[in-house]
Amino acid sequence: MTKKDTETEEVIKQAAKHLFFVEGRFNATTQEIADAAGVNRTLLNYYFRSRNKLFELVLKDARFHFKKRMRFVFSLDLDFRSKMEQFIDVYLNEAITYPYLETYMVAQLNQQLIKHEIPLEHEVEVREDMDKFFKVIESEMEKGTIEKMAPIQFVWNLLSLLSFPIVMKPIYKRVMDLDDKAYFQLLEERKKIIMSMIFKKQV
Amino acid sequence: MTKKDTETEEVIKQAAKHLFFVEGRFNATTQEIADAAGVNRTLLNYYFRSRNKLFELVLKDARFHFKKRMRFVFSLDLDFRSKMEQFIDVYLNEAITYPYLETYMVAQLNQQLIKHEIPLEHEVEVREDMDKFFKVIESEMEKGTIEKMAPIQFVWNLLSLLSFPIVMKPIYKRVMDLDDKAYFQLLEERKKIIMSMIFKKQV
DNA sequence: ATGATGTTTGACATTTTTGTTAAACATAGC
DNA sequence: GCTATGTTTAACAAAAATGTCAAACATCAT
Repeated sequence: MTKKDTETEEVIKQAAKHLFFVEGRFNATTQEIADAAGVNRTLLNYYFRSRNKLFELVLKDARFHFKKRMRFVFSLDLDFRSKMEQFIDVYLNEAITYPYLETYMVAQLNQQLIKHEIPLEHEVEVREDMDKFFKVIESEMEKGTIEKMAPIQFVWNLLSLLSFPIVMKPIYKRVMDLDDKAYFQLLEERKKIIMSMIFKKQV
Repeated sequence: MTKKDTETEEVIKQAAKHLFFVEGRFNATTQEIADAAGVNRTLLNYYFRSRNKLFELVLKDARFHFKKRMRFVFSLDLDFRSKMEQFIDVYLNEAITYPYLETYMVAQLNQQLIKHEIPLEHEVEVREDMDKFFKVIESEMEKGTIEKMAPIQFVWNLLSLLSFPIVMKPIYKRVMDLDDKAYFQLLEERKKIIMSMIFKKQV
């Protein structure tokens, strides 16, 4: 295995990632991916056998990335409030670099579900992680730092407030006639707003 | 023009709509659409000339629908709070029947932007609508019913809290092992939660 | 019943996209 | 320099998807 080996393979994977998750071009052709990577199209077959295998690999990577992101919130030895602050920060930055990651995963999962190709895999693991997080949330609700509700509702609140403006970026940049800097500024402002929304208002 | 004319045309459009917006199959082939509509594939060409034209038409319809949905909030002669209540109700019901509508529109718009095929069209109109809504929001902020922030942030809060659980439905149904009824129940609960989140907490 | 009109169909042509293969190429070890 | 190894390329084959067309079909007015 020479140096070039992993290089080209990686270049292709990165190009695909960019097309899918940054540009949202979910049905990019092999030619488009090859062009974006600056390599011969047949190299996709050489390294990944088929278009599908490449797709699956990139998706698997994305899943792993996302899970890592989700787990980050637990890894820190901080009080709940600071953890949430950290999480929001990490999540927003990730989402800014890969705005279409979540949409892509949902689209993929959905199509697999329709075709009844049900990918179980780390399902159990995810559920365990979520249950753990639910426990934390419930204890915070007891403490009174956050409003009482079904834990999943809290998770949805948190993730939706973060994710929506990222996914909808092209629309809102356009309609509101903003440049990237202005948009980024709005997202910065947003961090505080989200914090104040998910925590109970101090009376 | 016989009865069958508009019938088949409509059947095809509905089938396409269903594939795109309900199942999330954004890159469905003409054959798949024809099968879903229960008609011969060539009829798509007969009625819509090309696959692309059909896509454009359905997207235009979707835009119109979405705009109507957005305008609904203004059409009622109610106080702000009740208007929001109505809006949430209508939006959630719409989103339940067409969960992929927004995602589809974003994906489409994004791809058009990348290819520099910039569809201006009713842009101005949308902006005017939004400005009007911004004015209302600002006046509510003055009154103190909602927290002070950039108006777009309020809009994002409202829409994200509504839209996310719909778009992510396949993932969460799966991970949390819920059936449609249970999921619907969570969405019902959600209406109140969203209301309490976007309005200032009574002290 | 006939013909005019619009609809539906299957056969075919074209285009687009993917996958394969053999030869050319590069490079490291001998 | 030569060979063994893995990499890259272009030419080709195969498959998938779209679009066209003429003939078959249905329906309605005359």
